[in-house]
Amino acid sequence: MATKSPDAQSLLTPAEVAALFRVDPKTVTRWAKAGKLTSIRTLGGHRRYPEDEVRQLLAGIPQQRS
Amino acid sequence: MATKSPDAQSLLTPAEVAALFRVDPKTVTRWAKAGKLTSIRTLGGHRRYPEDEVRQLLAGIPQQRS
DNA sequence: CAGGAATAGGGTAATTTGGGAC
DNA sequence: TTTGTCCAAATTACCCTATTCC
Repeated sequence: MATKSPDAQSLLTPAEVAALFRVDPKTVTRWAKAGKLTSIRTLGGHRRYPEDEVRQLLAGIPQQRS
Repeated sequence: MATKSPDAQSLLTPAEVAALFRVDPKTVTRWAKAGKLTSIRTLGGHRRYPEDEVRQLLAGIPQQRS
């Protein structure tokens, strides 16, 4: 194939996010359920998390909190 | 160098769809087999996926709550 | 036609989901 | 209030070879 979209890797797996935050994948799932993390689901039901959002959270940027 | 049209991206290859969903190309094939994705087959048996459908799935999956 | 890269297919291991409880 | 771990089931990832695509 020739047409390669510039946007390739922008989603992270639960294990990736969990490793980044040093928590269990289960905890990441809870964050997604609580609406603290934007989650995109695969057709099989697994979640994928935007890398941009995770990076912001990792950097300590409060989203909208007093 | 493959001949690519400037604005004729109607079908995506398994690798493209896999990159968009951050999954394995094999997984995309399973989605097609399961009927979750509309698949167009080439004469040789390779699958091709409509970009419109893929993008809609990426952005508009019915959000499932616990 | 030849060649490199990608894809299909099957099978097995690893990960993820979901809920409830401590 | 939040996090980690238990369970069972489903989904996904990686291994291989042959075929197809450009």
